Amino acid sequence: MKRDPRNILQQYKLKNTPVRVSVLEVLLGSRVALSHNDITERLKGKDIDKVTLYRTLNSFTEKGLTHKVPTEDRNWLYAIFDEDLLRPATDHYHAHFVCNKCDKIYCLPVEEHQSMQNSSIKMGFKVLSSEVRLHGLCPVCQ
Amino acid sequence: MKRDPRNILQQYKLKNTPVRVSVLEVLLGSRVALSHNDITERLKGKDIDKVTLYRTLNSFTEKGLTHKVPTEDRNWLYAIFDEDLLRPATDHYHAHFVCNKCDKIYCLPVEEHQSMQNSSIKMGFKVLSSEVRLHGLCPVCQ
DNA sequence: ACTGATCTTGCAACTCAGTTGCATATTCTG
DNA sequence: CAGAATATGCAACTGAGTTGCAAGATCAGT
Repeated sequence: MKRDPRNILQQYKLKNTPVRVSVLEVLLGSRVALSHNDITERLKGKDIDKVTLYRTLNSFTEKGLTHKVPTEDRNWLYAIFDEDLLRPATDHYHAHFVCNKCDKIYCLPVEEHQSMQNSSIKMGFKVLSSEVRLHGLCPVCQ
Repeated sequence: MKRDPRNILQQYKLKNTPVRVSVLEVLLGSRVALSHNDITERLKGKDIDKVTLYRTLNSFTEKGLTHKVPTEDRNWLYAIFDEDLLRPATDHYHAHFVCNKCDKIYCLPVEEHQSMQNSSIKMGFKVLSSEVRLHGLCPVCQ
């Protein structure tokens, strides 16, 4: 019940429209973060306007439903923040794994890396949040 | 002597041209990573072509002189990788601190965060490199 | 120091992701 | 079910970054 697109949209105060349901289904169905392009591909036949898709993804992100990840090559990837939809996307600690071979981005659970932050604090920086990006080979590609 | 632009260019097998010297001086003179735009600003009067600047920065990065940082808002920032020019920019472990107030990006020394990587390896990911981004308030802004 | 191969520069024209404005359609609250 | 609020689709635009090309600068070898 929890993962029903319509419920989720309502939960995040987003109007329930066919486009949003389709996009959300695609995102829910993917283990990895998807680009605007990826989503368009997976919605071939539904013929969703590119502007609408941008706006949809931005609405999702604004409301905290999805997480917008900047990539090395200046693209945005979007992913449902938490598989269980329990934690909001405003959480402070993120980690992403970028596969060098297939370029897919995986969201990983991250424990805080206290030592990193401590040394920054010593240098006069006040750390409020952090993002960790790991590069390498994903389980599929190695 | 070490920080003389001409010497540095030579050291990195880059041809010594007026444009490159100017750009390098700007980068050397900045404690923070600069965007194409920032650099253009600081070179007002020298009237450097935007394409040339892009190509210059890319050459620098290819040769390992500078470090190209993708920002939240889809810009690139460029910074001399190491203040002492001792370590090449091809090093695998990077950390950046992004100030929430002034939006400046600082390069920070980073010790490896082994626990992070270990847990990824357990999950089937092979970690080859990593990037850490910390957000918060820099010494100037707090 | 001069020559020539090689790399750099500057300009114009282009590409492409993403945005804006606006008119129309849809949602959902009362 | 009516009406305000929001979403959609289209066309035209924006702006960072790229490409092609001709002219200019660099530097190694003589």
